[in-house]
Amino acid sequence: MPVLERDLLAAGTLAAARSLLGALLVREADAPGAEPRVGRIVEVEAYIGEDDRASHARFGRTARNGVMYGAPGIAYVYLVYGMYHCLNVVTEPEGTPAAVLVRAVEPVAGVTAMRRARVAFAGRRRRDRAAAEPEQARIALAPPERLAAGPGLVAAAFGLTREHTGLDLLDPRSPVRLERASDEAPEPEIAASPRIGIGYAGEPWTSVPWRLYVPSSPAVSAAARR
DNA sequence: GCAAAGATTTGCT
DNA sequence: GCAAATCTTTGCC
Repeated sequence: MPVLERDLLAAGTLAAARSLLGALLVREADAPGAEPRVGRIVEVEAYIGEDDRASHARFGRTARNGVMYGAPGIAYVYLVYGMYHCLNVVTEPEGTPAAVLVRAVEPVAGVTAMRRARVAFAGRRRRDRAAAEPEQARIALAPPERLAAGPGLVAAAFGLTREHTGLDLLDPRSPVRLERASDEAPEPEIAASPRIGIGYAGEPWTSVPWRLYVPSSPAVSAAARR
């Protein structure tokens, strides 16, 4: 499939978030004999401007968030809670700090590679390596639709880290890309809710319905259900 | 330089 | 339903 059009992401962030739902996250095979990974985006959140007290841009431009001020379609990957990475897609024209967090993806291809990446991640996550074994056993048996059902899990299943920050997700030659859904795919049904895990932001930011998701998807994040 | 908190997930009570 | 795990980023002294 062709990559997404950049104009869709240069538009307002909420419109860009809608465009991303149903689009495909693609990661090329990263080793000889490995398979490419493809997932349908089913849950996202918008973070818009320096006024948004939930956004990393709330302190103004810093060493970490600089890419948010740049061109649309660029990846912004950061580390949260010392152990999980989160993938964002920069939106809005250059100069306006905004991005869409990819919260959940429904696997379409490369399930084996995703599962293997999740198992490897679980092993690295804890200092006490033996403590990871029960979790690894569960991942080995997990249904495919839960392998990337959360922002930290998307990054783990696709092997994304901060080093991917700055990558152009709309370059057809990029190893990690965003592609259009096939023309036969139906328009996804979209619902909205407040964003997850941003209680620190205060009103109105904790209440604005800037989390968009596909309610019929079994891959919607678990955190969002609580 | 130091302390605090975080766009999460898992596991135990 | 709550706390732990883990470490980078940021603000403040």
